[in-house]
Amino acid sequence: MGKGKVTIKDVAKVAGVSTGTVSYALAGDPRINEKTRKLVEEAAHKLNYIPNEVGRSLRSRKTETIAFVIPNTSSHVFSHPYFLKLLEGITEVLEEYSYNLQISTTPSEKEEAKAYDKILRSNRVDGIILSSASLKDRNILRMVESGFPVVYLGKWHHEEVLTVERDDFRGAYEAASHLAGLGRRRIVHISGPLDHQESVDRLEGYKQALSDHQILYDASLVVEKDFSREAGAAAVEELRAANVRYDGIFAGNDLMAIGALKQLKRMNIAVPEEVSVVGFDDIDMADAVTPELTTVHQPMREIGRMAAEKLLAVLQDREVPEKRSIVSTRLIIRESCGGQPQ
Amino acid sequence: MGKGKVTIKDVAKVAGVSTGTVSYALAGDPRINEKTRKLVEEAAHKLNYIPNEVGRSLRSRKTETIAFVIPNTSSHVFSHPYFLKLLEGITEVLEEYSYNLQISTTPSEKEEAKAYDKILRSNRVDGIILSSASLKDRNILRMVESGFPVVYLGKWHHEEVLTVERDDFRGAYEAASHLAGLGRRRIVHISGPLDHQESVDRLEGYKQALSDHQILYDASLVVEKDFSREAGAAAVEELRAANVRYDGIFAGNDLMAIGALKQLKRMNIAVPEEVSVVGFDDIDMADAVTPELTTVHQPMREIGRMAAEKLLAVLQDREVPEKRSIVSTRLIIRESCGGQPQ
DNA sequence: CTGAAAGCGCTAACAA
DNA sequence: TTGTTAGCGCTTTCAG
Repeated sequence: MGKGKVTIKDVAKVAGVSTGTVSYALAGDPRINEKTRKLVEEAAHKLNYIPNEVGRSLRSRKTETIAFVIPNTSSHVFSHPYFLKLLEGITEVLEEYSYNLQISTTPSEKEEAKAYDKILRSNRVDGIILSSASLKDRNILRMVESGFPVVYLGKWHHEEVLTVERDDFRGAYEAASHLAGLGRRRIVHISGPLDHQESVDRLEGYKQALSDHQILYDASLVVEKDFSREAGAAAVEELRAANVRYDGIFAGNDLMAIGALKQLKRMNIAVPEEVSVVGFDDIDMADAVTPELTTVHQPMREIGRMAAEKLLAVLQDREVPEKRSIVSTRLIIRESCGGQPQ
Repeated sequence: MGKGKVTIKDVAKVAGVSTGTVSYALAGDPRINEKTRKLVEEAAHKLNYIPNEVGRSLRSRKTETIAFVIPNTSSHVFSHPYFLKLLEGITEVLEEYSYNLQISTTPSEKEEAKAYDKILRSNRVDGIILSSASLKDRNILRMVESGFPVVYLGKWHHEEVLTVERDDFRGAYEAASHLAGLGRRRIVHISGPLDHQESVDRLEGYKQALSDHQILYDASLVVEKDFSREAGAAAVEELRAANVRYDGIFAGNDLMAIGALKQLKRMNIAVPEEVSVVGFDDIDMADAVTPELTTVHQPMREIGRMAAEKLLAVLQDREVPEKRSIVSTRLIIRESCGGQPQ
């Protein structure tokens, strides 16, 4: 039996009905007589018939495929541990609905526009889940506003667009407050790239926490880095070189926190005795390091699930309960801070 | 401009040629006159024409999409850190060739057969990269032997099938030899599930290394686990409960090694002073833990690249240089063993 | 070198 | 309740 050789015509012939009837019967259309349906199903089963999805898509204008798009500008996302959790959540839901998943990374930045156009208009996918990107990225804007079904993973300043967001502000607020509550007064913030909304929000949460604890904001304690371990280590090194004194670090993500931890160890600075450290993300690595990292947990798998559910609701013309969904974070206290807040 | 509304007909009309000519012109067919080609290209550009891939696929019987299939039986792969590297390698190559990537996880085991059939015969993808699976999995067998273009990531006992393999035996051999070279004599092996070829090969490499170092194989030192951190910790705990004495651990992967490390720490057993530990994989976590983990590096990104290259060679009727590709591993010596071998 | 036209496999509108 | 048929958008023979 050659692959894909048996078509709807063959089934129709064997069942002694027309192709239209086969199509309806297999789709479970109520208009088809029970007996005929049985007949068709038997024929299909005997021939081991599997519909050609391409023919189906062309006619019905549906692919039952969605794309998970990772913008070039945030290509780092791709190598981040939490990306897997996101993917897990998405695939779980898609499996339930028998949808397919396509992964689209965009190539070089200059070809991005074309790449997006292609995704949107080549009719290969019905909708997309868009990973968060730089605020400067104009292509994202076009994508989101194209009218094509999109769920954006992050905050988007537009009424109509569907999003699943973390509460970055609140997460950061709690993290920094925790440090302040432990008596830390000179708290460094190693932020992610500030052209990313999440970084901005985390920085704001940090500032608010300081303010609420009567700590004066000191710009020399904030360093902007790129979310990598190396950057976290570099930040600590730079602070040393600049002779900055501090007793706490709130890092914009776990990788940077872990890099910082390592550098502190190299410099023989004791964590948490001399410096308390908090991260953000709660990746698997966070409780593998020594000391175990206190961090802000974000339910990435759940976010993936929600995004997929939301997108499918649109595609299947079901009610979308809320345009913006905001999932909350949770502070996980481990060893890198030294005890519960006072 | 509505999405995907402009078709080849529109372009033909504007350019004043037939649709066939447009098709050829845009494909760069040399039969088309230079002038006509220009004309068509201009029209296409002016209309912002993007071909409907579904129509194209139906006619040409090519989707320019490949699937990366993760079998249910090895669903753990999905949550493993190196999976991302694999994905990175694959997407890099696919981007070069403008191919699309579909991720297929198979649902519950009982529906696996049907799911595979669908992937193979619904004409949605041109070929697949198949992640390694249980040796017992009959569905994999069918898939590999179906004649559909498949690249299998692992060893496969069949002449015709294309594979990209690690040298698990040699990697394990070197790991265990390293321990033996450090004077370790009672070396535990925490193996992965033994219905996976890679686990079997690593076990064999371990045995060979023992034998070459005049160490008697002791079955009580081998425990079979499931590749997770928890399992690694559990293994160490079980050894304690059974009062087994040992001075080295070779774990079947890094996660188990890291789990073991943590449990040893809980039990106040010093690494590497009392027990030397080696892992396998060299995931990012390996050099984040304390002590940093000595492990066997496998170039997952390169493996992904090779698999994609190989599959594309088949799909594009190019020469496939070798059916089986075996990439070698490399022992990375860090802190968890205590020094260079004698 | 280009146009006309068949047809990939399927669905859905219309007829019967 | 079922059959007939047009046509989704494209590629690729076959003529010219």
